[in-house]
Amino acid sequence: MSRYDASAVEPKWQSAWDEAGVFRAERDENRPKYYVLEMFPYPSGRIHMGHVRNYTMGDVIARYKAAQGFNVLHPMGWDAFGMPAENAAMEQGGHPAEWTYGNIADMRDQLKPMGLSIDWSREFATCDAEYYGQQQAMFIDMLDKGLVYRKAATVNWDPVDMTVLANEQVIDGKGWRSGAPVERRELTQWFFRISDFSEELLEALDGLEKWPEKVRLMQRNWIGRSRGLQFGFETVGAPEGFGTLEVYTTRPDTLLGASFAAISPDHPLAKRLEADNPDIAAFNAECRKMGTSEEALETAEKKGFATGLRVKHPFDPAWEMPVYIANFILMDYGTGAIFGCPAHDQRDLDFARKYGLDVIDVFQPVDSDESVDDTAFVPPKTEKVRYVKGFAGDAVQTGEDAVEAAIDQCEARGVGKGVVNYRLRDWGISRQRYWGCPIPVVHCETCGVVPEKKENLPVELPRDVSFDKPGNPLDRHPTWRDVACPSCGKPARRETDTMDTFVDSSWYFARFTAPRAETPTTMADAEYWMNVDQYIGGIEHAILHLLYSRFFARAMHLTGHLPKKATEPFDALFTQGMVTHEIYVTRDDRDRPVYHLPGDIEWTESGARLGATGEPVEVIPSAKMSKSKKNVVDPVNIIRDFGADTARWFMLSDSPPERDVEWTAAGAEAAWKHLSRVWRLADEARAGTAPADGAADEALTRAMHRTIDEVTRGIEGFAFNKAVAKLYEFTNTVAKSKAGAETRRAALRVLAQLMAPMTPHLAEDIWAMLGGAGLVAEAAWPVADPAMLVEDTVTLPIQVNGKRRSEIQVPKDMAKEEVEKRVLADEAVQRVLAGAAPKKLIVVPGRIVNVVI
RNA sequence: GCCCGAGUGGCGGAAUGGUAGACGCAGGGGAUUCAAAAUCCCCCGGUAGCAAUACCGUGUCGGUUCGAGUCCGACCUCGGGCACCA
Repeated sequence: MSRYDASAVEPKWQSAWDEAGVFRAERDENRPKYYVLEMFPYPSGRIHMGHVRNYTMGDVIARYKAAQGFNVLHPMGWDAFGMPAENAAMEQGGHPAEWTYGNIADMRDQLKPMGLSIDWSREFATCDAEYYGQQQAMFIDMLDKGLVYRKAATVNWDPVDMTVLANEQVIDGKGWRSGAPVERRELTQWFFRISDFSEELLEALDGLEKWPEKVRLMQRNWIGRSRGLQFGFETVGAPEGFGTLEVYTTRPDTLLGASFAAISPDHPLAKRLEADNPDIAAFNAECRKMGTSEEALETAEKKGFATGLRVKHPFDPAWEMPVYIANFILMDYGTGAIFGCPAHDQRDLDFARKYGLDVIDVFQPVDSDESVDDTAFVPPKTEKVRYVKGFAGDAVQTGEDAVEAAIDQCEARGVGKGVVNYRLRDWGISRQRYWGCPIPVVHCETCGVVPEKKENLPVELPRDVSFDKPGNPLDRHPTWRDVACPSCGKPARRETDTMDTFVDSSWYFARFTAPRAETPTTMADAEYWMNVDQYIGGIEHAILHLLYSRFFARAMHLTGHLPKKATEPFDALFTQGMVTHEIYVTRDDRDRPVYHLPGDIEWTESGARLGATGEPVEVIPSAKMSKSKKNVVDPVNIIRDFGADTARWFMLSDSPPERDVEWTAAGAEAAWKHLSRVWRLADEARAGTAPADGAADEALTRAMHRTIDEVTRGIEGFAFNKAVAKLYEFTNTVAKSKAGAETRRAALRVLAQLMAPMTPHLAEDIWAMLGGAGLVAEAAWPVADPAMLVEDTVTLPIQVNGKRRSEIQVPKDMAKEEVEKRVLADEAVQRVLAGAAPKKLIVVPGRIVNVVI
């Protein structure tokens, strides 16, 4: 008996697709298009199961839409700039470009055997000069439109390595290589004016109906629109020029509960004070030793320093409050200064208890007069509370109403004004690193900052650089910086900062529509292919990548690189869950974590050990697969042993696509067995050896139509695991069916079509075996006959007091009265009723009956 | 710390407010075989019972409802993000 041999079948059909050019996407104004895009990979060098899951899902959609007659664009590229390439160069020598292009070649070789329906002719890497040159051109256009500017911003500074560190490289406040305490340092950096678009980006979220609600909510919170009061405290004893201290508050209704004011260590007043006061200078210096991340600030112990200055309460000049410098105040949010109301903010309360400050109740629960003790009273703003120290509106009102009333009252009294504030900050894109897109500007002593001329683009990265010293190799390159000023022609210096890699990934989707164009995009192609109809990627990108891309699409529209309709570039978004795996860690001599690949681990009776040395390994369960943690599983082995279809089928089975899935080896075998079984069924059907009985034809045909319907709805709803379950069911039905040979063959041809988006190679093989015309990859999607989906009788479960006790079979459209009669006649119902009448009889037609006694 | 999710058999999971556990894995029993592999059939949440059946059961506690895994409130645990990882 012949057997299914994936290693022979898969390459055969891949060649057939290639020869037929099935996946080549060409603009055709007469056909409706469909653009499927998965988030492109970082070329780490090895594909992992997360990629397999991501690209399989996208491929299911792409192939399904193609079967429905759409002109599908399904491209692939590489998010190729970034730190790992430089780290590799530092650790192993070599050049980031070599490392990156080598990895891309390796990963392409690993990806191709998956049989994805990708138009490889559109492939590019963001580190190609052709790509980043176009990005530079757009940067210049955006600079021209005022979308880009420079300002000072803080970075993590490693004082030993004399280099800027990424947040990831700061571990417990210390540099990852040097171990030296990190300092915050100010540098002049390039920014995109994303915050000018705060309201626009917020409002447009409502229109993104095919995005997950949770992503829209996360973005909404990230943008963080708030309405509050901004006002100035009159200061007492402050240096000249600091007569008032501007603060912003979202809770002006608690103004009479204020007991202190606090400013950020980076506030101009704090900086002014440290000039004459060594204690303040020391405190500020201490604060600046924290990393720059919000997480580091928020989780650090809350500390304050009493400046000795005081501010006057705006309602009562006799009421003075102390001014603190506090390590948890962000200079980037509001005015960098707040007033504290300890009774109604837990952080303020902790602070007040620590420094012995007053705690003044402003409002209390409606039905209680309990004062705040160790827990701040912070009810939802929509809840009604009783104001005991209110100054505007009713005594009993919601926080929302009180805030509005307080703003009105303050404005009337001339104390500040109501303002709208956003949490969203401008997007800092300067990176003091080599392996990124050079920012195409020149610094001239005469002309200042001048954009490079477009005809000189791309500003290419020099190849002759070394990574033997920390810091930016562009800075110490002997000649690269030297350039003639594009404006006056005198000797000038190039900008040595490169762009954040988020810039690269903020427009690649647009470039795919015309990947070889000599402008960033072409209007005809962008008009036809945009928007991305279905975008698929990890939930970890819910905020930054997606928000930056939404901004960038707007900026590209304003600079003439995208049509208006593409300002929201992703029509539908699906966020897949992550593929997780255990992490294996040992510690180095400085107790820093060292991660190990699953393949390097051996399991012994005493636990996990390093295979090479026998060193015990700490196992951290179920964590996101990531390059840096090395907890990656190699799909190449799975594909080699079982074939791509098995890996694809397994990734679609069992776990819902939006949920995390922990990789287990056990399922691969099962998936392979199932695919072999399908193939065997087809082989038998071809030979006509299965037992046949024409009377069973209708049952199988009905099951077939039901399966078409269910699988179609499963794919449409991104419920691939359910579609897979239905395909399992149908396979069992076919296997057990006594239907005649022709009906079986028809059923299996439909099975091939339904499986084709998921296991395309197997599907082609059985399609050909059973006489399907042409390639199943080019066949039209089957359509269920609605008449075949209707059932004549239904099973009606009977509950007694909500518990299932019995069931009856009734015709589908039986009248309610007749159903009630049958229910009361039911043996089990009669038994519990024991002659009495039920209190209530609930009949939900076609679904259920509940007898209440 | 803040924002967003998720918790259902031994495991992955299914279930428009309407029969909890579809489908798959693992496990148990059987058929086939000289034997094995492969394949096929049956069983499979817990407790009690020969059985019919009864009771318990969807992270915890409370609520709404004829009826709650599903809705509401509080909590616990795990995961993602927090602006220089990508």
